[in-house]
Amino acid sequence: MTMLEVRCCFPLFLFSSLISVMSVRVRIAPSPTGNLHIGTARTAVFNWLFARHHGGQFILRIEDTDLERSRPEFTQNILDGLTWLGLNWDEGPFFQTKRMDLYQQAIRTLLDNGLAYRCYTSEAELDEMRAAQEARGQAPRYDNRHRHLTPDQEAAFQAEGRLPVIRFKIEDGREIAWKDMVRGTVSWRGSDLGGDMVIARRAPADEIGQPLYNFVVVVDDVDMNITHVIRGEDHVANTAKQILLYEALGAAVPEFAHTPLILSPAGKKLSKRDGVTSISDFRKMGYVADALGNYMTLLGWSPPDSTQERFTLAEAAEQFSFDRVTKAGAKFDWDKLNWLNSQYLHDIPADRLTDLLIPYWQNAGYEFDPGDRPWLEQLAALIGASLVRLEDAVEMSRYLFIVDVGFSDTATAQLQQDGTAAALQSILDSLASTQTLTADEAQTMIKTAVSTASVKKGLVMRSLRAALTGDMQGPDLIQSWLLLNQHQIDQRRLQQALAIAK
RNA sequence: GGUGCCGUAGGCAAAUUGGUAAAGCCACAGGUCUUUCAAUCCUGCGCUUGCGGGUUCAACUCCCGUCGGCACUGCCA
Repeated sequence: MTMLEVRCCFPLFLFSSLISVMSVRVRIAPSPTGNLHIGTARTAVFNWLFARHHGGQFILRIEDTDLERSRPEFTQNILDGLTWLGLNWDEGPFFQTKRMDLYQQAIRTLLDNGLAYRCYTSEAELDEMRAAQEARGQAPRYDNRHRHLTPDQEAAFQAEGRLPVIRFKIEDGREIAWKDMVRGTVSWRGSDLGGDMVIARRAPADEIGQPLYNFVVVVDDVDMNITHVIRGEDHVANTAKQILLYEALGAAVPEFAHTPLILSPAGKKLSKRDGVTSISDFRKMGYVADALGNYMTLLGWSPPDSTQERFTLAEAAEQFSFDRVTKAGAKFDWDKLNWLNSQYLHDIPADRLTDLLIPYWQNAGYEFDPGDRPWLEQLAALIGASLVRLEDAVEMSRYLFIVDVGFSDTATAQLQQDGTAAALQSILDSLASTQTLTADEAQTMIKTAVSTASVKKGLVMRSLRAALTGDMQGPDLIQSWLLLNQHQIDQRRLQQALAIAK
């Protein structure tokens, strides 16, 4: 539309230069009826990538026209989530509830032009109508029964005390088609759109009721000069109706891109009932923003070099195009997300990792001095390579924070092996004359224990692990020992273990 | 029920756009390293593109049919 108009008004040579100057404007329009959902976030990612690729504007609009369910804390959650993911917006947030005048004005225009009308059909009548249609094996749809009410008929309904909704006329004979950036040409018949659509809720006949989503979206997108509407595939069916609205409003129709949905393992649209789906939950669990953004991008898009699995959003933006967006929905794969997250975690330097880990250790109730950086950073370095999520650090480092961890069954069994007592006693003896343990000293002590107790090294190592950590598996033993030694709990553990061994 | 969209190995996917298919990643299995688990590294594993026709010298790519999945079908967004 825009292009056609431009083409008509300007010489052709100007056209090509205009299009490069014409800025891309996209938006993410979440509804604050819940926390930022992974699906919404992924849509935001695609919008952001497209905007950044074209040097355009990424706009945030809060769709809070559902007064019943919208809540300010959800708005905050959405803002926080987008910020955390690094999806910075250029304009907004705009709130639809603050733009009511605009919508009402647009509705008045449609009413005045005869493109919309008041419908007095009651909900009970609507139910009855749909039931009858269903009984006849027909698709449920509004039968446009009040499209041509006379003033007398309207007055009569009003006298009955009926409150009207406002409906927008949809001609059955219309053919609506658009060229979707993901799906190619998509077309719809007006007759399959369910009859004249409600654009404003029930209200007294001399007023204009609460405007509805499908209408408000169009008014806003027109008002905000949105050039490309990028949203989930679940909105395809709305698009035909909205195109009709653009026309009625005399506005240029934007480009559309309907992205594939994120599916649950069962293959259904991912919903809150599928467990963890909100960005804030992923964050709490210890997924890092870069990994999550990377993964969301990979769900439906692949870089030109498709062997590349890891990239930042900025890198993706350079190469992003809808040509490489798949049409089919993608199942959410925890395994792959976990793998990606672990890759990012492995690359984080110990000092930064420590910063990230401290809140988790604190939340776990561990008592420690956050200022004890050398010890904490050694710990971070110790477990870093084994982390899948930051949250894993809680269990993984428990034995280093809790003074008395207790011994697992397998550890107890190990401690009761022949030779264990003698070996541990040897270690304890060596330790008595040592200040701060070094790795070399630890190795020497182990050798001494091997010869003193006349046992194999493996037994000493396993027994030492059992005694020091209370378990038979965990992070590197020597490093763990050094950390315990620095907090003076190694000898205490060895003594407790000895009590069991004897 | 109707309309629309989609369909490549268990999952995500690639295939210079009609020109040798299953590249790469996850998962899985085995091995390596190590005192253990994990990580790392190595190796292996999956096969003719849902199915059936058609067009063509040639089809994952185009056409028809069929099956299946999903989305929508609100005075929610």
